[in-house]
Amino acid sequence: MEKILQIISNVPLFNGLSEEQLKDVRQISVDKFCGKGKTIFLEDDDCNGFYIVADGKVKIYKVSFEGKEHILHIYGPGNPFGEVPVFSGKKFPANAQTLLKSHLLFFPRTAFVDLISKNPSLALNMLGVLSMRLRQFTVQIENLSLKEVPGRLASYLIYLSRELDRTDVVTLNISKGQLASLLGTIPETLSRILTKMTQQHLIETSGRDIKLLDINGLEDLAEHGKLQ
Amino acid sequence: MEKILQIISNVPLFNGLSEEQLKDVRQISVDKFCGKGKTIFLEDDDCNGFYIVADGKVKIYKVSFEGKEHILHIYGPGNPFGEVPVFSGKKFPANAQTLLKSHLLFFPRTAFVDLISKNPSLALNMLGVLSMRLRQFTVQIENLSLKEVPGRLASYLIYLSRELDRTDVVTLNISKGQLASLLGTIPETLSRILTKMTQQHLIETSGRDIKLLDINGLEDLAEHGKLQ
DNA sequence: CGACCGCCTTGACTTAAGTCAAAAAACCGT
DNA sequence: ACGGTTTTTTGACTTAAGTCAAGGCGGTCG
Repeated sequence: MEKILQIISNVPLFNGLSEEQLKDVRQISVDKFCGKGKTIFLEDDDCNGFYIVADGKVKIYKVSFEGKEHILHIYGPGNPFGEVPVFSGKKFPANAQTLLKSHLLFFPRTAFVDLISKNPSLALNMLGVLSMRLRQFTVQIENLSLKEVPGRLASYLIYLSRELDRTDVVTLNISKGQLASLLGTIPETLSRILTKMTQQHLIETSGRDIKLLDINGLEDLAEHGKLQ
Repeated sequence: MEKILQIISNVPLFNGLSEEQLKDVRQISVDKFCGKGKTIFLEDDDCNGFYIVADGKVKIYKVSFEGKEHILHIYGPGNPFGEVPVFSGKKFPANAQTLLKSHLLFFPRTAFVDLISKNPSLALNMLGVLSMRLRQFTVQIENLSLKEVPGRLASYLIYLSRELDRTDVVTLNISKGQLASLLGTIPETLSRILTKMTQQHLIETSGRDIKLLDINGLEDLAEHGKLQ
């Protein structure tokens, strides 16, 4: 129990809540333990609550008619997901599946809405979370419609190096196939672009490690484009 | 003054608020009247508040390095915009410009945040608004990454006919060039696709009116693709 | 050790959609 | 109705990226 309270208190969504309030939050949460590759919900499922990743990794994705999959997000510890339809009252807009053995906290809809309407600061936190999501989506849409794949890849690499470790070597925590899907392309195209970028001495790859050799060049590519 | 209270009471965001609360909302709002083509804010401007369209039309858009413009949204009376950074505390993620002579209500950031933390139901309404936005973005990303332009156009036409009038004739309230931008393409491509769709007897166009001749065919196209 | 499986890469080919340029049509104010 | 601007359409061409198919590389498990 204590351990879970510990996890909850570290979730950004609950930042700044008092001990009391955190206990209330803990009160309504339900633990779910899932193996790897387990489907958590599917698009158009009724939403009766949302989740927070306590441990593990989850992908949020859509599938086209032909079965092509596009990953929208990959979430790790501390990230909430599935919170959108809690407030719009609709169904889930995408699918969710674990990528690793995961420990999730489930928050039933009605209990959480009650909680939020009693805790203004929780409401503001939640508004902040949704705003950040919207901001990320804005970037993603911009990338998809304004940039070609090399530009999107360059953006993503820079983003990774900034977020993860701030060094010039980033280690992908997902497979290249999944990265392709996250960038809105296919593995073959990604592979070719990685090769080209290596030829241009922008990066150096070895397995899942990518060394950024020329950050300026990559930034240039991310902003205004073309690869060679 | 009364007239503005009237407008505010019809904004979905403020649904279900008491007379008292609506007056509080009115209290903090500031009127802004803009001519056509006026820039309201630019990407990376500091956000000191958000807007609601009382009358007129506003586009939210991003511009690529080469100057190519991509429209993210077009908002009309009753729609709020620019509310994302109010809660994430960052800068505006995109540009906003009027498409018509417009009357806007501006809500200063701090006053609005105060208001929201005193009105749980306003907070919940706001959460609902942001959730709907996220939902729309999810669809937009899905469209951009999983579908080709004809599919996106078909989706949009069906959406229009459902939202606007539920008849089989939709009238675009924007130019075809703007529609192209909204669909993440360029006018030439859109024009060619409209021609093709007409040849296939899916639609019939005349100016800004588009008659949907074969809704099933369009739905098919929207879901799984290829034009001819 | 070696066969198998998943993941990644490479090659040849196709195609959707962008660019550039110019003509045609629609729109506007005087 | 007219000249001028803007929007839309059309054509010829280029290119990014997808498809299909084959091969390589690396781990793992009997």
